[in-house]
Amino acid sequence: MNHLDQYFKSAFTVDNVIFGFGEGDLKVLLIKRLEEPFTDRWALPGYFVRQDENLDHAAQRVLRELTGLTNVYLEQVQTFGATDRHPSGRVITVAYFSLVKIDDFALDPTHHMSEEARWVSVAKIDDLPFDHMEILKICFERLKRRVRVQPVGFELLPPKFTLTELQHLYEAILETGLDKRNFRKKILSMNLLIDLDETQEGVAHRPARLYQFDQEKYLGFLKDGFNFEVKESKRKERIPANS
Amino acid sequence: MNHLDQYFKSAFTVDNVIFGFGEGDLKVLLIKRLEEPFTDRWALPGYFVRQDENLDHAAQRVLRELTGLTNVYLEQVQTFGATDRHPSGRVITVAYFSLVKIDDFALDPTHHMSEEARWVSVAKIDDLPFDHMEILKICFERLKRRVRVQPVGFELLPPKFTLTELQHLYEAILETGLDKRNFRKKILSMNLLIDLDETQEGVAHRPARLYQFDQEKYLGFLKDGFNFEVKESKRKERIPANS
DNA sequence: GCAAAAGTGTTCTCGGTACACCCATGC
DNA sequence: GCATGGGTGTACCGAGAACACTTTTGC
Repeated sequence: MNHLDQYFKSAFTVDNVIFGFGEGDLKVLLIKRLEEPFTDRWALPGYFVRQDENLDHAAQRVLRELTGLTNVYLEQVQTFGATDRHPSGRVITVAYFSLVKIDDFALDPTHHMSEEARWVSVAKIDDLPFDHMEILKICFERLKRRVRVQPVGFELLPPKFTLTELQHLYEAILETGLDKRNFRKKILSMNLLIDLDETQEGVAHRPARLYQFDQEKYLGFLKDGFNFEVKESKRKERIPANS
Repeated sequence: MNHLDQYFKSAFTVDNVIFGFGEGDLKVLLIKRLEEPFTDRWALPGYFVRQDENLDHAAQRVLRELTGLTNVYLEQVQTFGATDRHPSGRVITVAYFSLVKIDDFALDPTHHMSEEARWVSVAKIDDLPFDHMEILKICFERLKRRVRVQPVGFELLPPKFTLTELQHLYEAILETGLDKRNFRKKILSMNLLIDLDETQEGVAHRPARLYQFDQEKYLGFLKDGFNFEVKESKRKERIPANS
């Protein structure tokens, strides 16, 4: 095995792209780096994979250690291996992505390795170290494709939500405006939502009905997929991406 | 950087899943291994990535060295990193996939590192070393999804082909039967094919018209995608998966 | 003339799209 | 009473799906 020794000199890392939705905006979780290189820069939460650790496990562990998030379903997206992507040597990274409800995770910066973790609007991120901008871009594209084919709201919205909130989520991900009536007709025709017969309180307009996802139907759609043919709404009824 | 030394002890490889279509069957390119472990077993063409080599480049090089195939467009699919997947140490592998015309590549076993390379029907493969069965499965699933969303025939069929050959390709990939009239209507309505005004010769039945792909339209569909809603044909007109 | 595959049209249904007005609440 | 977002219905169109018979060739 000695002629193979030359190959056993590389390292690999995992980088996590965690999407959340809040204040009408699609956000991603960033940390402030404590280590060289790029100390004190905001970056995707990622770190080295241990020798005896499977990739999926490493992604979970690293995310927990850097941000405090646990029990997050992480999905592998793509591997980035340009020779010059890491200044410390040959390091390839496996990118993972996930969708979470921001409210579920109180970020506790004292109990983990990064100085700080923060949700940042995807639209406002324009500078990240390493090749993290490219990783983010690829993951965002994956999310855009995903939203047309599988329900994603359950992961991103609170347990009870209004149809308008759900529509705003779709608009934020697809970066487009949708027709309100057609959106509602389509979503309701799937029988995916349960009408809770409750309404919002304390809003300065007609209160909206609250819905939750039908868990069983949801899992079915996750497995089999659907076709959410959403075309950008034409003419004047466009709803801006932020609410 | 010394505390990071523990991480720089891994190796990574690329494995290529090359699909071709011939004799009515979907096939994949395998090689006979010359090296430990699994010497003399048939496996996916893969090898170690060099320290100073980008992943995509490594996939190209390894494929060329093991099978003689050059100028193949390879697309990254997924990375496999179970700790026990390679007996020689921690080796993660990046899987690549490609679609080629079998006839374009005369496999020349004397000019490369593997003893032998061979096209094998996907349906007949049931035992491969390492985690290559899983890698093959994942790539086949990707191909199935791909065929519904982008044209794939151009890569897999000879320059001139009949509509029935194209239908058989779709049936082999989707593992289903399709309705002849609906398939033709759909394909022809895309304006993707050019009718060459030629016919087959020497066949013991009515000769079929020959078509080729419209290069320009094809690239457009590759870029923008389409929606090939093909539902399994019901009732008696089912065409078996092999022609 | 017979086997074998090529080729061809219509009807029905369903889902997507465009589009404008009234309703309930807080202040 | 006014500002703010919530909520609703219809007509049109296009694409998918089901389905059976005639045509052309080699032998």
